[in-house]
Amino acid sequence: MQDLLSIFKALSEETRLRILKLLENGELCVCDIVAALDMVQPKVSFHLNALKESGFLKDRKQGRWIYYRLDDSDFFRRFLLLSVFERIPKEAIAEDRRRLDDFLENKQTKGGVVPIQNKKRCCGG
Amino acid sequence: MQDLLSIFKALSEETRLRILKLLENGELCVCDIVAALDMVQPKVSFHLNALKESGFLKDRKQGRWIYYRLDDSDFFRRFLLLSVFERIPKEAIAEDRRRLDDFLENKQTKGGVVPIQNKKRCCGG
DNA sequence: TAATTAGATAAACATATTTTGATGCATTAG
DNA sequence: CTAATGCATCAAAATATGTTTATCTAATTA
Repeated sequence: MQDLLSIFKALSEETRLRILKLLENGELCVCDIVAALDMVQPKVSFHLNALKESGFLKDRKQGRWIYYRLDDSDFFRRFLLLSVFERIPKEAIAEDRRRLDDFLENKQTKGGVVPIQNKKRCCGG
Repeated sequence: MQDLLSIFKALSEETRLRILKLLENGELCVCDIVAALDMVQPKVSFHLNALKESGFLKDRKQGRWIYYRLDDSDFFRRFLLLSVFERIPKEAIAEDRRRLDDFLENKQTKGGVVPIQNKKRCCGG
């Protein structure tokens, strides 16, 4: 019963659904998600941890980044995720997507003609 | 998104899962559920209302009783209910069941040789 | 009609969850 | 080696949820 409860609790928070929806297209590091959601990092980490603890996410460390991705090892959770994705319309997270794309694009530019004020940006410079 | 959230919120509380599981076998009035869960009535009403608001339950009034039953009009919710029932083992709510059966049995005895101290019992005497 | 009963609801209280701000620890870049 | 970066974690504050106690209404029965 506790396992079931933790599954539903994980899915009963808007920020967490937005994170899951962002990860629908593939793994992202914490700073990507922070940029996409436009939230402070500890807040995002808190929700990432909740999703991980309840078996919806896996993570992997690479260099100084930690990448999170959907954990599809459990059938029921996978089904729930599909249901969630299906029921969250694209428009609902259009802003998140846009901020993410902006951010990822800047990442590309690393080492290029990055203006000084960008040299301090995470994942960039 | 809010609709989806309210669905998962409804399912992320133990008392509510117990109520749903009790209703798996058919409708019950509030006092039945109060007896089964051995909780105070306003608490049970609070959770019944949450389940109703999120589309998992329907109610109907009959005399001075209000009967609650599962609302199977929505496919997704119905699927979730099946998943929940499947994942909550019988033993997990054995006590609830026992108290319910005791209570329903006493109801039968209404008007019979009910001892004086039972005449005030709800649904009974 | 008066007393009883089923159940909703509201206010006060208690607990749980989320958010923030600060700090610490790796890892990497300079 | 020293700075900076990415991220976890912790304590405090803020918010949301659940619980209790008291009260109210409608229906019912004596």
